[in-house]
Formats: sequence, structure tokens, C-alpha cells
Amino acid sequence: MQRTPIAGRGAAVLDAVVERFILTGDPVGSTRVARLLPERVSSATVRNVMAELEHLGYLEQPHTSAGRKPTRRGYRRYVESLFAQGSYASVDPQPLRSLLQEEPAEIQELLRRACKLLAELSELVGVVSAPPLADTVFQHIDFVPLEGGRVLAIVVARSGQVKNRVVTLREPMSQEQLDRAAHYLVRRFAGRSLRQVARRVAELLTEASLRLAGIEQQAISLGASSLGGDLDETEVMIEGTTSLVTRPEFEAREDLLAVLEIIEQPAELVPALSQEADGDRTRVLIGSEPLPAALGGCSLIMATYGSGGQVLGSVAVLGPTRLPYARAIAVVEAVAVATSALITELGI
Amino acid sequence: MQRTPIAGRGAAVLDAVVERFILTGDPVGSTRVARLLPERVSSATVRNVMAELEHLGYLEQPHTSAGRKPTRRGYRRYVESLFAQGSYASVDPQPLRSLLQEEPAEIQELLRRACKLLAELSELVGVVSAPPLADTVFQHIDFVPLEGGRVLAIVVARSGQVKNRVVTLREPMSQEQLDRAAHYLVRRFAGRSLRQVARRVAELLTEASLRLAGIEQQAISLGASSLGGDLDETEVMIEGTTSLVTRPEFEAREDLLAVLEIIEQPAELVPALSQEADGDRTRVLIGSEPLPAALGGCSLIMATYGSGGQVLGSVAVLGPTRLPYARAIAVVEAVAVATSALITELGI
DNA sequence: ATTAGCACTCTCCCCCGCGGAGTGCTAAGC
DNA sequence: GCTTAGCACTCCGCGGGGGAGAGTGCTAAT
Repeated sequence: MQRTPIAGRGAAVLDAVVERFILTGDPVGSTRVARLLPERVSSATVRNVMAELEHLGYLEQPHTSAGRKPTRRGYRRYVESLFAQGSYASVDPQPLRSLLQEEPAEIQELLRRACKLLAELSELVGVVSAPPLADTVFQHIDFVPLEGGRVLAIVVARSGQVKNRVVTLREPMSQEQLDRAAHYLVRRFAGRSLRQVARRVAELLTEASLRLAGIEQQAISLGASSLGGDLDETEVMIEGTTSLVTRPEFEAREDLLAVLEIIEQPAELVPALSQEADGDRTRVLIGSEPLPAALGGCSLIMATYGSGGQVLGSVAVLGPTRLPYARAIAVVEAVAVATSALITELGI
Repeated sequence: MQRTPIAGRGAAVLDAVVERFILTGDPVGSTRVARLLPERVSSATVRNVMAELEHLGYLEQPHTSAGRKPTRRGYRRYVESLFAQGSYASVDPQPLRSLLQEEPAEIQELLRRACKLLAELSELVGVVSAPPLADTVFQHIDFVPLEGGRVLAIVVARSGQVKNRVVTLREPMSQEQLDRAAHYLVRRFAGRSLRQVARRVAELLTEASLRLAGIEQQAISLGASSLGGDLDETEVMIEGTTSLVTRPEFEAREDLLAVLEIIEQPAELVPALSQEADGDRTRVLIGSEPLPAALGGCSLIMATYGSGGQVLGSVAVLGPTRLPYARAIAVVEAVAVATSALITELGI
């Protein structure tokens, strides 16, 4: 029974402290914990237990003669016990259905809604990473001539995601030639992932001068220019920043500033969101490692969404370390499931 | 000489108070003003003048025996005198050139950069309203078939702006038919504004069943579905929120919250940005009327950008009422001019 | 009209002392 | 040996008091 460093009463006390602290934000004293425990014990007993928990690094005191609050380690252990018992709150399915309501034109729109939903349901900051374009399926390409020998390339993924890029031609091409090139690319490559298409086109380009004839060569060249580069870039969207402002833990100006800066540079969350994105486990990052240093006082709860076994991106909520984990986890998982379902249905 | 309610020494004192208050944020006392004035006067004299300025509604006292700070009216009068003497700071042309540096693929990208520039140069919040799609020139349209008899319509403006919409077909069409329809629309309507195209297509749709043959009818119908609706919607982008957080005037939680809420709903600024957008005068709104009520403590400095005499949108900075107007005005005007120039060059 | 002088007002800040909450320890009880 | 009642101690937070400083309005003199 001693597998975990703490067990039985110790665990109960820790959970009580964490939950109470999450609720009120004030350090929790021994008498309060004694009242909170199901078992009838005296505050003195609780004090002994708490002293030990502090020694083990699960609790800390802001100062002598204040109550205790959880350390990161304490939160971690609490969250793990949440997962272990597997029973966290359930989420009202109504808003999730509204996510599915009217069909979004593109996946971006769908993800934006999911992000708002995360923020609203959790009353925290919603974070969603979009699938890198490289992972979407090539459906269509179109070239629109601009002035000055430049061409606007429009790449359409099956998900409805659209990418534009301006390409400069080495020699002028007519609208008809452009159309033929586009048709050629679609005929030949539609249905593969953009990553595959980009790789293949790049390969062909090196051989092209030898074996391919006029229009094909032009098509390949155009395709290479249109698909080169930033296909792997991950877009991150964020909603619900305002909910943080009123939080007492961000009373210190600098802390709030740090979070808001992240929000202006959401890309800083990419490492945290993708590095941890394996399989279907919900992850909880408690103010450390893959999170930017400025978010020391924050936690991120994330899950992945995808289609047909492939992970496409992450949904997450971000908030102060002192956040209602049970609810947050439930919200994140519910949104992840709904998003996956919708994407699978619409195709990616 | 008594055209304005105040003149001569009164004006000098008011300007001194406003400038000093903008600089430090503390109410300004009579001795300080006396030192600031070019003319050598005693603090007692200044006191008399200040008492009168307060009576006229240009200054106010936070409490007896504090210095004075400007009222809205005071700011207004100060700003007008700035315009009257017409000499405000000049702006470092270097960053503006970087705006023109590498050519943006679409106008949205250009405006985003302009917005960031506004924020950086002014150290306030940058605000830019994009031209409504209706005002852009129709260049190209393309239809991509999706599953389930739905079609993704991609409308391209000459500016490079792209709009997507999913359209549901009443009867299935082949890729070839879709291409023919797209070609028809481009041949017939390219070069007109989207607003004109939308109107014309809608007109034709009502007559179409009588006079037009198969493919034309289909094309018109598709065009109408693709262009209907929200063409007049104005997109507003915002950058540099974080610069407000550290500002002492937003120490009160609620004030900061109000501003951040606006930033999550930038559309609330549309009335202020468009209602005031006539001609080429730079406008200064000081925490009132067309601004949302929550921005009572803020000012907006805005100018319009455009091409060939046509106003396309606005660039602006937003900050607390106590902001460095001379600099802000200079920045806004410089960015407006640069943006107009670039848009004119690239075509809209 | 301007200014020196003066009494008055109000804020800000520091300091002090107190009550309350919570702890750790000890000794007694089961 | 674990639990618990009792107790002394610590430390934060809060409200009041007092002084310094900044600024004002008024009056009287120039």
C-alpha cells in the first residue's frame, strides 16, 4: 500500500487542501481540513499530516503561521489522482452541439469556434493549434495572374483550408497556360497530403529539365514555388484572455503582462502544444518545462484532436496554476472529442 | 483676439498643464507651471489663471489642494491648437520603409504590418480597419467541388484578398461545368468592384430564368450564392495591447478589463472608425460619442488610407486619454500616407 | 494687473498596536 | 503508537494617529 509516497489519510488531506485552495485562493488551515475530511479527526492530527506533506514537498507555507497551499508537486499529484479515479465532471452537451450546428466553410472556422467554446466553458483561456498545412490533403490549386509577371497561387486543402502565395514567374505565362498547369497538378497530385506533394514536386523539379515537356515542366516549377517553405508552420489561436484579468493571482502587473505577451505571440506555445501531443492522453502541464518561462504561474491542460488515428492538432485551456482541474479536464476532453468527430465527418 | 474663449496667457498655461500632465500623470501645480512658461510670472498669477481655466471647464482638480489636470475639453482644445500650429513631431522614416520592404501577398498582410507599426511607433494600441470586400476589385473566381454536392467558392480580389464560401448546389455539376461557370463570371465581370458584381449578378438572377441558357444560368446562380451576404462587413485588427497593461491609468481592474474586452471584440470600434472617416483630416476622439462607452478614459487618433481618392479604411491608435498626442498624430499620419502609397502601387 | 505672504486643506506614508488565524510542541488518553 | 486537548508563539492584516509635503485661495501691498 506504500507504493506512492503518500497514501490513505495523507492523500485525503492533500486533496482537501488542493481543492479548498483552488476554490478560495487562501492558504488552508488544519481546522478547516479537519472539517473537510470524511473521517472524523482532530485538527492536531491534521497538523501532523500536513507537516509531513510539507516535508515531502507537496505543500508549502507562505509564511509561518499561515495555512498551507499546494506546491507544483502537490498539484501534479492531485491531478494524477483525478486521472486515476477517472471521475471528473461531465460537460453540458448543448454547447458542443452548437459547435456542430451550421457547417463551417473551412477548418479554421471550426477551430475558432472550438477555441471560443473552450474559453467559455472553462472560464479560462482557450488555445487551439491548427493542423500544419503539410498534414492536409491536396485538393485543388489555382493560379491567378497579377501585374508585373507575378502570380497568386491558391492552394486548397480538402478541409477547406486555403493558402495563398505570390510567385514571381521567370517567363510570362498566359491565363490559359496557368490553367493548364493547375489542371495538371490537380490531376496528378490531388488526394495526397501537401507534404507528400511538396516533396514529390521538389524531386521532379530536379529531374524535370531532363524528362518533362513544356507545360509539365512549367506546372512542376509553379507547384514547387507555391508549396515551398512554411508548410509545417503551426497556427495557434487564443480566445478568452479577458477572463484572466479579474483573477486575483494576476494582481501583480508583471504576471499579467507575461501572460498577455504570450497571447500576442501565441507561437510561443507551439513547443508545449506539440511536444506533448502523443496519442490520446490528456496532459496537464503545471507551470514548467515545455511552457514558456513567463508562464511559471500557469497550467495548461491539453488534448489532441485528429481524424482516423492521425493527430492533427491540440485543444487546450490555459489558466493560473490554481484552476479547477476537474472541470478543465472535462471541458478539454469533450471539446477534443467533438472536434475530432466533426473533422472526421467533414474530411481534412 | 478673443475668438476662442481663452487666449494668450490662458492658452499658454493650459498647454503647459496638458503637456506636463501627459508627461508625468500627476496633477500639475501653479509653481511648476510658472517655471514652465516662457514668460516670467509668479505662481500666484498662474493660480489666478488656472482658477479661471477651471471655471471655464478646461481644467479640474482631483481634490482641493492638489494640482490641476485637463478635462476632456482641455485635451480637445490642446489638440486643436496642435493642429492649428501644425507642427508636430516627425517620424523616423526607417520603419516605414520596412513596411514597403518585401511585398505582401495580400492586402491583409500589408495592413497587419501597418497595424504593428502603429503600435510600435506610438507605444499604444494599433488599430486598422480593412476595406470591406465590397470595395475591392473582382479579379477571379474559382469553384472547387467538395463532398455532398457542396462547392467551395473562392473569390479573389485584385488586392490579393481572398474570400471563401461554401455553396450547396441544387443539382450536381461536374468539375468541367464549374470551370466553365467560373470562366464565364471572370470574363464578364472582372475589373468591377465586388459590390457592383454582386448587384449585377443579383439582378441577372431574377431575369436569368427567362433569357439565359444553361451554363450562363448556372454561372449566375453560383455567383449570386458566392457573393451574397456579408460583403460590407469591416474587419478590424488590433496590435500592441500589452502596452496598456503597464500604464498607471489602467491600474483599476475594471478599466483595463473594459479595454481588453474591446480588443476581443474589435468590431465595436467600427462605428468610431467609419463614421468619422471623411476625407483626409486626421481625427482625434477623446473618450466620447462614437467610441464605445467602456472607453470613456481613452482617446482614438485616426486617419484614413485609400487609393485614387477613394477612402478604403482607417488606421488609428488607441490609448488612455493621457497620451502623447503630438507623437501619436504624427505616427498615424505617417502610417496612413505610407499605407495609401503602397496600396496604390499594388492595386486594390 | 501682479505678487508676496499666509493660513488652510488634503493626501500620502510611516508607524504602532491589536486581533485573528494558524502553527508546533508537549503531555495526556485510548 | 497513534490521536488529541491545551498552550505559547508567530506573523499577517487592518485601522488609527501624526507629521511632512504639496498646493490652494485669499488678502494686502506694489
